[in-house]
Amino acid sequence: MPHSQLHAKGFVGALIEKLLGASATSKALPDFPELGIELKTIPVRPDGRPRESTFVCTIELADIADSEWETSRVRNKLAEVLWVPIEADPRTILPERRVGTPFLWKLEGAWEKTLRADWEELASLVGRGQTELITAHLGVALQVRPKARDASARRRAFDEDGVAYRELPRGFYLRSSFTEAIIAQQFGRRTRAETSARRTRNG
DNA sequence: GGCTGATCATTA
DNA sequence: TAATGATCAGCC
Repeated sequence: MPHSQLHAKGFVGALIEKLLGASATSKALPDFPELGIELKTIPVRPDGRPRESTFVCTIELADIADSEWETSRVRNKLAEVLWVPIEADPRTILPERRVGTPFLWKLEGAWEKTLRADWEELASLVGRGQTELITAHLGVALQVRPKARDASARRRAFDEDGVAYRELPRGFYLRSSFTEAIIAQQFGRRTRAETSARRTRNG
């Protein structure tokens, strides 16, 4: 066990992977390559809403310019996901947190349409070597945020002219509004956005 | 309270 | 260093 919860980021996710026998840990592949299924634990509040966004993968630096959504790492990772909700009140110590009902989810229909639109917008910026212009404000459901040891970390990258430079490593994340909708659909509940819209309509 | 940018652990 | 697993923390 980690010594404190501050140092336990990722511990529960890695634990569940080990328990379920995931084989592609630490690789740019779904956790269960033979099944094409990715395992994601998701921290939830008592009402089932996600507490945090969900990390998807790092950004494909060199090849994103001429890659397509169909073969992107984002789509490959999220094609089919086993979501495992985990009770995640920071005041509850790890051994006392409960595991919710896991469920399988496929990236299809409106889910895919939404992510694809975001990905194409973001990927075109990355492909032009303009990752420094990207902020987490972009993207309806998929966003790009730092993914590094700290703010001083840099990795080798190339701009649109092929000139090497060093940049802050970043990754793709799913906004919690998106995963909230996934969970709401699975368990037959309205999202907060839908509930407030309904309240407004009914005056 | 939500969101963005920063940060922590582990493995290869 | 860069991939994986994520959550923390402070500004709005």
